[in-house]
Amino acid sequence: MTEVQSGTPRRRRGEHRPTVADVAHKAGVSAMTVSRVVNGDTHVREATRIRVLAAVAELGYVPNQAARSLAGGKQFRIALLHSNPSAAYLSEFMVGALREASASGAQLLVEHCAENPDPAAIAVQLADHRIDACLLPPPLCDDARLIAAMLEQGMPIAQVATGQPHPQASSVAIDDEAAAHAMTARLIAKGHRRIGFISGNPNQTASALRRAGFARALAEAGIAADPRLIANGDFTYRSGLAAARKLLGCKPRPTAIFASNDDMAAASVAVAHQQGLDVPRDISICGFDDTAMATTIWPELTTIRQPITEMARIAVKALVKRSKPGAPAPRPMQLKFTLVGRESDGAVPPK
Amino acid sequence: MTEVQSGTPRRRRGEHRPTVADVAHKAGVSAMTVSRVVNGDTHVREATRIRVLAAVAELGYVPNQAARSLAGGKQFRIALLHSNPSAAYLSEFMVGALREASASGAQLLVEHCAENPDPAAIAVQLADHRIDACLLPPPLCDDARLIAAMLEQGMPIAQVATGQPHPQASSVAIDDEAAAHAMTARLIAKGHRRIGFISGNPNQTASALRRAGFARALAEAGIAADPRLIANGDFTYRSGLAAARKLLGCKPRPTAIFASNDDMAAASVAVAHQQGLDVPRDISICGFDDTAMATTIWPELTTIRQPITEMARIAVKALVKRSKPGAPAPRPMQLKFTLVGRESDGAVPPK
DNA sequence: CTGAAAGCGCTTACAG
DNA sequence: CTGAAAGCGCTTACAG
Repeated sequence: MTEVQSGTPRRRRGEHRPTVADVAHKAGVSAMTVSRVVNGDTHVREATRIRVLAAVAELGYVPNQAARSLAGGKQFRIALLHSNPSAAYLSEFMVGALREASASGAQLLVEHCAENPDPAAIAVQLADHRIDACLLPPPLCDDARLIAAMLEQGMPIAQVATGQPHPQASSVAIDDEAAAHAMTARLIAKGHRRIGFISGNPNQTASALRRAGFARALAEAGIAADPRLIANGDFTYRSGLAAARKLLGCKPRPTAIFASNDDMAAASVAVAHQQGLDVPRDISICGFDDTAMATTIWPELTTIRQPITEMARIAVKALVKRSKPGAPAPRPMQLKFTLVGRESDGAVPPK
Repeated sequence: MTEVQSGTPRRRRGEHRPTVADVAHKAGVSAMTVSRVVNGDTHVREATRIRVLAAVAELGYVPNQAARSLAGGKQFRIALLHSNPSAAYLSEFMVGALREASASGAQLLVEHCAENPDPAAIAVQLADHRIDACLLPPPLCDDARLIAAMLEQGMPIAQVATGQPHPQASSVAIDDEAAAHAMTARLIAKGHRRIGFISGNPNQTASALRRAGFARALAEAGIAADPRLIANGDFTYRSGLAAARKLLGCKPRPTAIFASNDDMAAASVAVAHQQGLDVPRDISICGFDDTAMATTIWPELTTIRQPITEMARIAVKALVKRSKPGAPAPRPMQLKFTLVGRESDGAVPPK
């Protein structure tokens, strides 16, 4: 047995793990009181709380989740419904969702579904799996038919990263408009005037918001909008390739491209390279999302980072909270984004 | 309430869910017998089993996992330890791990750790979180020091995708050597003789296996190994960029490049494009892993697919099984890979 | 602010 | 092959 340093007592696996009873005994209180302290109940005398906490630490007590949810009669099952698995996004999302689920004793089920799911089929699937609430990352967060059907059935849902929160759903998002505005303003501050924009999938509500932020920054800087500098994409790399080709074909050429996500920005970098352009010396290129793609390619992309893990965590928390009596009505929540400046953008090139 | 079609009875959330007692009553047996049937115990008369199963179906009974693990006294906690989060890999991995964990009533904890973790620190972390077993995806699956330390402590572990299974660990992998051999043979069959190879991170045991498979295929075809056609990479896109430049600088130029993973293959495509080469007309490029990168870029990559989700599922299953009395000794398991032919490779170009 | 009792839904010995 | 009883570790009313 390797000797390790820690304040927590070591014990071989298989040995008896401390229970509330052990803690109660050591602290000289009842099991109930231990439970109260552990669950953050406020109606406990401070001295008692301290004694219990000390016993918990000394014994290395960790609550048994199974007993907890059995006694609580909860056994809350949350489905993470996803289609179109942007694997990188999903992975960050799952880490956050799982963390909160395990902290609050809920069970997380990951269910894949069609890109354009049949609401009735989903309803069956959820009922068969005894799902109590649903987590909807993009693009499902924007599927109005699906959401209406679930809500009508009384299924609590949380939309993550939608631009259009449903009043009866919990939702967590960033301010996509403000983020796009910030990125565009950064480019303008670096001297760019001819900035190409690649829009995202029109079916996702965030797409319009990003475009609106771009347009507002331009307007605020007194730069006339040039429709030829807007290219339609759909968030795929392939659509980014076509859009970038269109943009780079304009005369005079734009000095910067702001793509609505990283995949399309990466495609723009590829097209620029094919045309013998150096990034960022000859042209600046920025993305959105800060997915793995942003740091995989070279140069690494300046982009907008959403706190995906945290957003998922909060969404799960909201769902769990709503399952308890006296829960407040669902409401939209907004988290801060970060503009991550890396190597793909720079000053406007001299004439 | 939307009307849905299904054999399972619908009920509003919050309503009483059927328990073993309900099933037992309906089937005219004891709760014990229901438990036996549900858990696949063989010592049950066939007629009884059928009756119980019918009751289960009719009531839409689903066992309560919390009660199950509480009664079973298990409450098995498995840590998925990961560093260097190749997000795409991790996401597929988590889906599989989570699926099996929830099916077998184990709890899955996702713990991030340093790229080159201090075994003692990890031991503390695991003990603090009351971890019963550990899941090690790459590159941690190849960290000999970490593995030795955990094993010494008596921690059951499962290595996924290692080229060098530890005799005391469970392990699940594909045959990396055979996969690389298959890919190389495919290229040879298409007429290629000058095939460049980009190796992976030398710290991962799979790297050497992939290279060995490449070499064997060459030897079997009677093609002399040319050391100038081997470039060292480390699995990053950036290293792929440098390796591809080196390879494409050879005279005569290789007609194909086989990179040890998709990121490096994607980098090779980028370099080829920069040099005005068409893929696959002028040069064939293949990857390994079938990550999101493979289908994101254009042309889509011909690559090797590992059943990552299934590998993770099996690894969890092995760990859970080993936690039960009378479990067999851990052993290495091997799953089938698939060669996925897409658009990045073709016939050797005419002279 | 604190506690004694009951019970959550299952499985594990122990019988027969 | 089948069942009655006890108990897993917690929390929830209900008291005081």
